[in-house]
Amino acid sequence: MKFEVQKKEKNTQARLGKITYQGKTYETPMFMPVGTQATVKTLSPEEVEQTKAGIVLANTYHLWLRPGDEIIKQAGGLHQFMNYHGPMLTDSGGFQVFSLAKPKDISEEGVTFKNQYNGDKLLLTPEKSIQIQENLGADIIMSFDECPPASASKEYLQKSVERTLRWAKRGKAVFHGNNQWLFGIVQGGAYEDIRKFSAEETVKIGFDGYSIGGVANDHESKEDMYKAFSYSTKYLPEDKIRYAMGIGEPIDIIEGVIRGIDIFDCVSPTRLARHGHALTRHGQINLKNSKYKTDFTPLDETCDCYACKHYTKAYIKHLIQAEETFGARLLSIHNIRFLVSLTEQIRQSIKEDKLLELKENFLKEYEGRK
RNA sequence: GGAGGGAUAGCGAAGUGGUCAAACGCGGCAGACUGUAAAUCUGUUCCUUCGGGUUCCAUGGUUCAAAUCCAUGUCCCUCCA
Repeated sequence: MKFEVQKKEKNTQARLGKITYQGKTYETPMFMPVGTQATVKTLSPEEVEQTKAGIVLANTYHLWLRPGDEIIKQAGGLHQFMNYHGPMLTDSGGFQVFSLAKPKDISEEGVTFKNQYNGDKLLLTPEKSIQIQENLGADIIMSFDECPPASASKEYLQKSVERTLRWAKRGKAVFHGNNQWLFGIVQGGAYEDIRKFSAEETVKIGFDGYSIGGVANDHESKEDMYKAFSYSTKYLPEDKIRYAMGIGEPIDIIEGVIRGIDIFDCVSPTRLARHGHALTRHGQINLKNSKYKTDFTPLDETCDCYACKHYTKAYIKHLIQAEETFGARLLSIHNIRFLVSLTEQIRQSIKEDKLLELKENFLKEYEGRK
């Protein structure tokens, strides 16, 4: 597996990159759909591939608890287990530190969780996280980090970043590096000095790529999110992948790319789909709204996805309202394809040094109708 | 022909004298969702010019006060002949 930057956009920090993996190449900027429990919810691997999404993300925490990383190892690894043969990335469980553990459960050793299925106390450590991810066998794995809320005090953020650095070192120390990449994670809220410190110290440890964490997790402002991007990428090496964790609103992807980010992942296209929403050129629409009852046009006239080629809003609305799973599936296909297609347009605009124009045109259409 | 039970908002169903414009569920109408404890959660759902107005099968009655008690009628259900 190899990454190289092919071109830098003239007017922004955007980069066009190329990942080479098992003889195939994948271009960045790229969007990754999320398959937490070894499946992109409602979709088969073939359907995921049809959206032209390059990488799929899975989760250490969830797969550790169920079915267990040892079982997945026995099955021949995550790719074999779920019959997905493209590149895969696993999160470290760091986000679950934020979403599941109470602050008091975080110690220097690791994080104590309550097993959500049976209530058992569990201790996830940086070493354990790496070991699980090695068993899962994803291509890119994450260091175990603490992901503090954006509302955390500056003092807390500084201490948290220092601990995340110690955890990153511990994780790297037990990492074998057999056909896997290990990424370090930059934290620090919207503070430039903390982001700088976090980025520089993480780079000193040395990783195959760098993630930007702690964004979009606490209703912080867009402005703060974009600061977090800028203050992180500014201090990261040019020749390594930068990954904005959990980011996936169309505008945030564009703003991220402008600030030098290469890959994004987000649950939103699949979650929105299950909740009846579609992303379209003209903004996000709620298929549950009665106005779509007799709308016999596709979700997005210009979209080339399976759902748009064969089905109407009225039909998909009916499926959603009738709680038929096919509706969530069609919307998931569409929403993922929409974001992947956005990254395709972004890459083209980087080639032409027209990213800012793309942003302007996209926003005009996307927010124009609101 | 005889005996009994029932009629409550779009539907189902609580409520058996005041705290009832009426619980709750469904349906309807909206909203939220960014490294998935999320096919979930939240709001709203008689009318209103937001002062109030008109409701619990219908009509009449009792009472300071009725969805709730009484009378009659209408319709529905169950059982017995």
